[in-house]
Amino acid sequence: MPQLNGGGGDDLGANDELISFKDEGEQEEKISENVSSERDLDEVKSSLVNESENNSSSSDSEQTDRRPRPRPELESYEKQREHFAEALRRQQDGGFFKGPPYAGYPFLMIPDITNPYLSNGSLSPSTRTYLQMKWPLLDVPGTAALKDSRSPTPGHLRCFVSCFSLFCWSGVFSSYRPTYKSGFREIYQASPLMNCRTCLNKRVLVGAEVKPTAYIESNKVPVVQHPHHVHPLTPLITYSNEHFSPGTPPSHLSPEILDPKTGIPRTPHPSELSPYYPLSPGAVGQIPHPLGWLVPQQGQHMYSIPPGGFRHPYPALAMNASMSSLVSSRFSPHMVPHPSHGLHQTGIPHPAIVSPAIKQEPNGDNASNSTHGKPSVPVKKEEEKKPHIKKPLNAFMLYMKEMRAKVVAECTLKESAAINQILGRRWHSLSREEQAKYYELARKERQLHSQLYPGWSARDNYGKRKKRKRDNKPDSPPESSFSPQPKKQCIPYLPSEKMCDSPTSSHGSMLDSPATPSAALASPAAPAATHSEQAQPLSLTTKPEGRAHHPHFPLPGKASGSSSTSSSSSSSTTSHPSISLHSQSATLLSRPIPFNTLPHSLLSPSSPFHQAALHSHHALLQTQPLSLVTKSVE
DNA sequence: ACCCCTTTGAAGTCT
DNA sequence: AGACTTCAAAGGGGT
Repeated sequence: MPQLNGGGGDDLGANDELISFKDEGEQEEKISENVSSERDLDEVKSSLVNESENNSSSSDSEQTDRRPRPRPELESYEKQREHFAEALRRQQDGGFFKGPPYAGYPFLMIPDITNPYLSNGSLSPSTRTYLQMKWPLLDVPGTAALKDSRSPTPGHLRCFVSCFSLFCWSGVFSSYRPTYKSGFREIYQASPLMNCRTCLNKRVLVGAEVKPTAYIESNKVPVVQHPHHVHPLTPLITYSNEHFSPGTPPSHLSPEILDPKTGIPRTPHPSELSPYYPLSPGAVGQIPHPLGWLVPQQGQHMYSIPPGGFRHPYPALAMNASMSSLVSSRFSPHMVPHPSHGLHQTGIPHPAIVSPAIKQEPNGDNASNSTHGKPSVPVKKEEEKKPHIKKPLNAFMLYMKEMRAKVVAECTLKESAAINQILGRRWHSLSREEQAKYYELARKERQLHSQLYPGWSARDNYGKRKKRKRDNKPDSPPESSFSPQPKKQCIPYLPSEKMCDSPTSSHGSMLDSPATPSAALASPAAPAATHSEQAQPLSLTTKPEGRAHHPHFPLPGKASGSSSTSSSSSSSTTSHPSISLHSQSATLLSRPIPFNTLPHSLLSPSSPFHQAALHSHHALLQTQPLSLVTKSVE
């Protein structure tokens, strides 16, 4: 049984993400000394990575002490979401917090960062100290947060606050460290949510649930505001289907818009508030990401919080909260009757819609110049009119969005290709339940997408991109003959990968050529290990017999509308794409794992990787096929 | 400025 | 039906 996890098993899976807070306290001293020191930050990051890496090798007692529960971020997510929803409802009538679309944003990084604090809502003394030191501005009596008579119950409050207080942190952060280079300041300038004192106070109240370090450590990672740092689950949390309505935001929330030209904050004109994204018709809907709501890029501003609370923007769609949140967060209901593309009734363009003129073809005129000679004017016009509706994100993409920031923060890597490699391996190392969350979310996204854009087809986006030559995947001559386009060496992509998460071979070329068996064998990679033990429910286990259909794993069905997660009936097992052997996963899976090439820390018996690798290794020794990695499923 | 890289998954096309 | 292709995100690197 691939640790369907009740408790302990999962720990291992998330082990590499655990952080020693005791050690962090030490680092924290460094930080207080040189808060803005890049070098120190690097040290901190480095240390953190080491810590997380060494976690597995630390003493058991220590682990039990600080080991939070397995991935509580996802497990507690549902509860938090419920709490948050309730908190939203309670705040609906005049609460200062109207459930802004980004309310759930804080979940974004909480997952991996706050686990230790989310265990039971309590905060260990050391942690308190830690927080106080780290966030002097936050060191205010927690009771202040309770002054608000409208405050929900502590439990709700905790959740509620944690949902949106990240903005406040950021405000604090901005004040605390005004030299922060990332987009932090911009977004906060654009979002005076930061000015909410209550928010600040409450943040303290929920200090136990947050780990501000991450925001400091991730100096280069604007965890909060970056569009791609949204927690994939955010869409399910952020919006209440009952609380959203267009309108003028409360005065204290009125966005301070940065002048696109001057960059100087200015008071937004009322006309700019209603259509929060006062984009030209050709520019509407260019928000690329759910977090685009948060990211006040030029010409687009964060969702303002309407005074009347939030109202379901799409009454026509009978959706549950999750669905509506997805709507609000990602998809534009432009299919739902409304004036302009990419803008729903609220005038808010949706991330899923990208104006061809902006995103795809910055210049409408250039379209005719594009390589593929489709200069036909009508076509061009049509494209201009037709907003680019992006594909719904799949589970992995959602996961990537969430985890990228973390990986970037942990590693020195910056190149997305390398990050994605790590993410891919982490994805495989996720437990079944963890992946299930993303699959479920992705399924909802697809479902919602299909509802919002009934006529949309993935085909519509074909050719929108520049043609990527799909090199040698189909006809890749197994390193025998010439390689017309030698693939870029992956070695540089994974310079410090050992620090991050996914061990690779000593020479680092783990993905040199997944298609070539020899290369795969020559460059055994962690993935093989990680997936094996975790028994990738969908991607790596073999279709056949051994495959258990976890209720949380809606086997991707052809029908986009197949909403029932229980579609995991055995009939559809063969349809999973990743089961096909051509997938790299299969290749990776077949790789033996030379332990001598692995970082020592990962070879620790307690290391999840070690165990996974061991299992995989044994499996391979037994020359069993892919299904081998799948421990018998109940 | 634009494409590549790199990942997984979904959905399309092609054979 | 199965194999293959394209696109979704991301952002540094290369041309």
